[in-house]
Amino acid sequence: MNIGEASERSGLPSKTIRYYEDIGLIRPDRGGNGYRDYATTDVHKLRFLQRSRGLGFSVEECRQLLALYEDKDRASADVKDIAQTKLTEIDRKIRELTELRRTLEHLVHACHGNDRPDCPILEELSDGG
Amino acid sequence: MNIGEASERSGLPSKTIRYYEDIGLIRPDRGGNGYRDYATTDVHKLRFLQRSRGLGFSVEECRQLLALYEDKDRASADVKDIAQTKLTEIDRKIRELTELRRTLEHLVHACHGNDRPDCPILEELSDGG
DNA sequence: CTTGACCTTCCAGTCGCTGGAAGGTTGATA
DNA sequence: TATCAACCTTCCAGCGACTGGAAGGTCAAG
Repeated sequence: MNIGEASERSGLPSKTIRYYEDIGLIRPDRGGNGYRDYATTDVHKLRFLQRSRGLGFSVEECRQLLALYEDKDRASADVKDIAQTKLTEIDRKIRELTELRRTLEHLVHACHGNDRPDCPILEELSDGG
Repeated sequence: MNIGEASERSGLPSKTIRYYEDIGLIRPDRGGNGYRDYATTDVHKLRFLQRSRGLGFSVEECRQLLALYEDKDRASADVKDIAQTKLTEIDRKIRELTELRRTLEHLVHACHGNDRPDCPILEELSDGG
């Protein structure tokens, strides 16, 4: 199938699919007209990429996952390690964002939101805390 | 003072400070030797930038905040609007990450982590859920 | 007078795409 | 058969927010 259909079926934009080929994640066949020709297995890989990217894995991690995915003989403990590491990262991100949220909310509530120029948000930002 | 000291005092790398000058956020004087010469007010602005960036404001938002910061006559409601918008974004990010976290945790727990190649993480990623 | 730490500019790279230009191919319709 | 839109191709540039490095000027200490 052409890239357009592969795009529809995988949920990835054509541009992204070509980019994934550029960086060596997939290698579709080429037709006599020069068009890329995607097999069903390619679509599976693309969908795999779409989902794992959406789950927050970096492209490099996706490359590892894809290698594991393609080489069924490898240990699933590898995959678990990657996912576990990612889980820790996500926890950290959530913590930081929650902290930021708290600070910001405090600032928003403290700021009158009227026309007076003595805004606590700006004071806090410049004073350092 | 030279850029190194401004860097130390503001907590921003020299590279970043030059970059901020490139994009017009600050305009330090120049000494006869061509070196940048930062005043104390410049350091305040840099520190302001360092903090507001750290709080998740984009550089463009920081530019607005900096304008408000420098022009004390402007309404603090503007600042509140920016912060409020940012708050909504942060909430969305936290929601998405929490969702992702839940999915990943489920996957990690479902995957045995032993040497067997039938890893549920990979299956879920390729099947689509 | 040399050393080394600082400073300068400029160019390139990061990540993961995304947009656009310029042109070839295909399939349907008039 | 002409033509037209909708595909497809490659290549180049840009996003945000820096970061790294090369090549060279300046300054203070010993």
